[in-house]
Amino acid sequence: MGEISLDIRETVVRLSGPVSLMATLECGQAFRWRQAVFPGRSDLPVSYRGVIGQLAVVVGQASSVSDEILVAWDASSGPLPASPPLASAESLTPSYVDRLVRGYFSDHDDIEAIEHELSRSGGVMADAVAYSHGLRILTQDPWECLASYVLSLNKNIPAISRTVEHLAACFGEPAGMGVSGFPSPEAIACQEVSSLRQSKCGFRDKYLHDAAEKVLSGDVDLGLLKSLPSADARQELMKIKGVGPKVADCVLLFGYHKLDVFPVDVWIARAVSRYFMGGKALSPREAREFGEQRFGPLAGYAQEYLFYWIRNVART
DNA sequence: AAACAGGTGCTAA
DNA sequence: TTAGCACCTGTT
Repeated sequence: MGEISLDIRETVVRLSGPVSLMATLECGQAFRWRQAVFPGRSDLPVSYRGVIGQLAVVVGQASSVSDEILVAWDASSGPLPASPPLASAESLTPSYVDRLVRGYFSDHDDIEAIEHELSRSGGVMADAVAYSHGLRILTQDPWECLASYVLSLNKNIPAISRTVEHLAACFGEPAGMGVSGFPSPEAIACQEVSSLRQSKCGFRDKYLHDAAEKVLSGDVDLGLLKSLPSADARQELMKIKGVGPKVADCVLLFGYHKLDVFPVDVWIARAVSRYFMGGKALSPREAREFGEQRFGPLAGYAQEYLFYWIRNVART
């Protein structure tokens, strides 16, 4: 019967531009965020609990779009192997959390400029951008992102979330606030494939295991991908079983912040066909090439605005 | 109850 | 290059 020790601390992170936690955390790019009450601040509108890297946090904001994020975390949580690296458990300071949160929310993106540029042509993009005001493409941990999107194959978002949550609970390390971080490649690779299947992975068990093994062995060097052009990085990721163009592009966009990729799933294929091709059916490859060419270095943001729009507003 | 879900691997033209 | 099919498992 261990006593639970809690040392909840709080800080305010100021970003260089607007953020909407709702749009950013509910648009479907990350799988571990849930609505929650901010500790001691039930007056805040909407807050979310989740895990950034290997640190559990609650994030909130005073209005639906603002430049500031309130962050709470448990300073008594164990030593963290996270990046950015910690010198010791005592380094779990406000300035560390500030850096972690700003990196995760991609503080270097000029959101105002991106929104302005993509709205300029009017039409559906202007509507979609307005609807998603303050949405930020996150910069997630590449390995967690890779594993999560391998698990997404032929699943809906709630099912993906449950699987990711379950894997963290089974094989991850404590991240504070009673939850665990996403398990390392080592922790996955040392599991039997059958045990992964039992952990809600289904037929993706062998794919997840293959991803962990290739990352662990360096066969796919996740650190190297950062410096590769998107097309080359995509080919590298596709060496993993269960990683095709869609999964690879999601990892490049949400894990490596390569904003020139345009991941195409059924929803985006539908959106491109409907809004840009007069209803003409497109192959996924054609839709991807269209998006990359049309939106260039902002293709990733364009994709996310369209995705959030067509799923929540123009569903039929 | 049967189909569907943020795709991909495999095989065959 | 492209088409057709199977695939764990929880929802609708």
